[in-house]
Amino acid sequence: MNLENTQVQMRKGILEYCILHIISRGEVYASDMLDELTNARMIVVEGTLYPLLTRLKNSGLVEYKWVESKSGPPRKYYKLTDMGSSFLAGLTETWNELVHSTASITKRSQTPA
Amino acid sequence: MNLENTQVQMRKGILEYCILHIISRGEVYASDMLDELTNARMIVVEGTLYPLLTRLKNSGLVEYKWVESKSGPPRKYYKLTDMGSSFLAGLTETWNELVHSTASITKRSQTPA
DNA sequence: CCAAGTACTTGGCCATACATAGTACTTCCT
DNA sequence: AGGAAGTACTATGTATGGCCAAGTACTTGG
Repeated sequence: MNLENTQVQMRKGILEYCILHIISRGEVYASDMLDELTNARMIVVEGTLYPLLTRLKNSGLVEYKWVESKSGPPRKYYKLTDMGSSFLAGLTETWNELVHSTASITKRSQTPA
Repeated sequence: MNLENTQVQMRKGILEYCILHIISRGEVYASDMLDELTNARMIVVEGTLYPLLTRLKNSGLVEYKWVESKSGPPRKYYKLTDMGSSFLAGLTETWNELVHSTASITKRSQTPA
């Protein structure tokens, strides 16, 4: 039980939410997502992202099409399905509630009334 | 892959943060914590809380003393150790960063500049 | 003496994040 | 043409934590 590990645990589930959000803004492929996540200081590695995308695809939340690249192998460009959109809406609500609940606990003063 | 499950995954690690926060405000026992978490709409069940408290204790982040009760068996009253306090400080930073990172992804408009 | 309530414990299940290694395709350099 | 380097994706195994469900132990009241 150390800080680093807890950081990892805190990320669980949130990543899925962030990925869906990124995909919801337009068609992207894996490296695009990695860049954006890194920019937001949400560190993710390939070994986490690719399996997650596969899960999202198998669940019918996202779909992709192959697009040839001028530099390297073809890429999978992802976009949300209708199901993915409503799932994202549900996740957004869940996340907001969670943040709110956490705030209501952590913001309370040392000696509650 | 359903909403309920993702909700569970999102909770990971966050619970630990909330529990430590509650304990940091004064000596409490398990049912006190359950009440407070429930009030904050952070639903938790016994089977989650007790093992977590055991982990925190084994890691030296919290300690407890037995206190007899007038109605039922004795209770374990928990409080933070020094190590627990600094761990909580670290967790607070981690959580704030995570919320910030998530916000910077989700708040971005549909068509970034 | 047994039933009910309270407090805590334990074992097994599941899903995710990560490390690591591997495959396949393209381009560049010699 | 052939090999190295780079890019994109895949596969496998490990660890952790939340949850369900069943169980133990102590106290009080009929």
